[in-house]
Amino acid sequence: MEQGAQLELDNQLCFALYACAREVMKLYRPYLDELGITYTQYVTLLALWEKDGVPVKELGSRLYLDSGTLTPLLKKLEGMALIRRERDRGDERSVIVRLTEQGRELKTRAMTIPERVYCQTSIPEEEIVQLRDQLRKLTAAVHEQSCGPASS
Amino acid sequence: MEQGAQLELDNQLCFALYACAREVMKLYRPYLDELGITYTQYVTLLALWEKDGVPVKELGSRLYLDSGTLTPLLKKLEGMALIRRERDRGDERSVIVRLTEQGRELKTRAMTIPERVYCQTSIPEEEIVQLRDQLRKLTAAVHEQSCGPASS
DNA sequence: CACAATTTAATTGCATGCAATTTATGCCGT
DNA sequence: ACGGCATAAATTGCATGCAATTAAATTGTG
Repeated sequence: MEQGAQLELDNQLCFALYACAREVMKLYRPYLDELGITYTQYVTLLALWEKDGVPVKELGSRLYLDSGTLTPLLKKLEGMALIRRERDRGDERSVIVRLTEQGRELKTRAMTIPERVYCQTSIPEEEIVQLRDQLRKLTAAVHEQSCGPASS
Repeated sequence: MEQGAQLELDNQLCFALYACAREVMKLYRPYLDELGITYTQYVTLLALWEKDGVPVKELGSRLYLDSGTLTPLLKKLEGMALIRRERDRGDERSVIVRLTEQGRELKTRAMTIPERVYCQTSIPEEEIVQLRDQLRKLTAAVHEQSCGPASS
């Protein structure tokens, strides 16, 4: 690549990611507004619908978020009566996050969102799947870098 | 795809994007710390190094950011003496952003960052390029959706 | 020319993200 | 048992992002 071209915005993967992630998040807003939740709250609930009753720590490693982001977010979800937070009896350092009945019920309404968002785009499913898998691979590689090759 | 699988975190492109973008941004932090700037400030400077003397509006459409984000960010860069902000004489609604000598000089030090970050990952350049182009395509498609097919 | 509609930044309010620190709890070796 | 290290959340401080509103300037129209 010629001198300087590497610094160009459109040649940088990091900017493509940064811009794309935000644009895609914006697509979700109208659907999430119907449910009264934000995007981060949505992915947190996705994780909980998949596996309930997990410590904040585990939720964080699943979502790549730390307690600095999760604690206030989970308090908000608790305020909306979608989850409960309770200290782990076995290990008082941990806080276990559990869906309430309302939180579980919300899954039904959220069920149709991915399909509705997908229909808005004109991208073939095959490409979506390929892109998603490449991103997962990159995320894993990068995460390993910043956390040390020994980490899971 | 079977019932429910669509809601799983790891099947969702949006989450792959959300997680990957943040993890990649974290890779840049140590290098940007050397320059004393944040990631968003970095991409803003990238845009300016490529094309200087542009209105806030144009910078925003390039970066997919609005004045609510850019105004405070540009004031910070101005406080660091990396840019100047001045009203457009021809159209007093616009504010023109211009690099200072210091801002231009910073480009030299930033020059090596993409290469250094790239070397940290073990991903072949070919894959990086392909991923970047797919992301650009998706970003364009999604942006068109949210802004109306008539928009540029 | 007058005036309504548009356009551009700035401002406001709210919700993240994340580094760094603090607090509480568990663990481990002696 | 006990002192020191490790771990998990919570807290603090700062920098985004973005929707919604406001203020100023420009443009299009009759």
